[in-house]
Amino acid sequence: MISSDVIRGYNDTMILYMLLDGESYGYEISKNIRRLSEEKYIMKETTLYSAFTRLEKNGYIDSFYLDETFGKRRTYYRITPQGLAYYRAKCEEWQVTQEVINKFIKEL
Amino acid sequence: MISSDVIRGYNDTMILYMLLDGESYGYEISKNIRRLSEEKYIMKETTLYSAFTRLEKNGYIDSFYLDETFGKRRTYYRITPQGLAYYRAKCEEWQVTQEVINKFIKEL
DNA sequence: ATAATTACTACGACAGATGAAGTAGTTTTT
DNA sequence: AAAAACTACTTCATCTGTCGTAGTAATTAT
Repeated sequence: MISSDVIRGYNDTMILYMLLDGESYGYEISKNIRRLSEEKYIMKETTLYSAFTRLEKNGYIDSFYLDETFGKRRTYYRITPQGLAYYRAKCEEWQVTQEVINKFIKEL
Repeated sequence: MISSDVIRGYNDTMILYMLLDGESYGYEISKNIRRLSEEKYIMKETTLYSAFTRLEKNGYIDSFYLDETFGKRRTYYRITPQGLAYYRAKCEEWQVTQEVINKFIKEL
C-alpha cells in the first residue's frame, strides 16, 4: 500500500485517466483505480469526492445525471477539453518528476 | 520546474539521500538538491528547515554544531541508523509508486 | 557604503487528504 | 423476515506539509 502523500499530486490525474474513454461515476472510478493498481492504491472516498469538486471547479470535468430508475442516484462525470489538456501536461510533468526523484534513490 | 505537491512525499527522502555520505547543513543541502536535480527542483527554505525539524523529531537525523570561527553558526545534520532504514523503505516504496502511477499515464 | 550571498528562524495561511459519521437505496445471506 | 453487505454519495472537522513574507546575523564583493 502506497502512502497518500506520494500520490497526492496525482490523484486528479488518475481520475482524469479513468474518464478518458467515457463517462463514469464515483463508485465505479474508485473500483477501477483499485483494480488497475492491483490493490496497491485505494483512494479514500473523501479524497475522491473532494477531487471531483476541485476538478469541476477548475473546469476539468463536467457532472450530470442520467435517469436511472434503480438504486441511489449517481453523479456522472465526463472529462472536458481543458481536463484533457491538464491530463497531458501532468503526464509530461510526471516524466520529469520520475527523472528527478530517481537521482535521489539509491539501491543499498 | 516541478510542483511541490508532486515531490511532497519525497522531500524527506531527498534530504536523507544528501546525508548518506556524511554530515551537512541546510544551505549546502539546498544547493546540492538544486544542482543534482539540474535546477529542476528547488526546495524552498521553509520547506527544508521544517523538514529538518520533522526528521529530527522522528529520530532520522541528529543535529549538532561544529566550532567554526567564521560566518553565521551552522546547524549540521547527520543521518541516524533509523534514518537510513527509513530511507531504504522509501526507496522501495518509490519503485511501487512508479509502477502504480505509470498505469495511469498515457502518451497521447 | 551598498549590495549580494550565506545561514537560519518565526509566523501565519492554505490546500489536499483523512477519519468519523450519516443518508439512502439494493442485494445477498441467514 | 431480519440482518448484513454492498452500492453511492455527503458533511464536517482536523491534520500535515508547503509556502509567502519577513526578519536576524554574519561575510564577501562591488
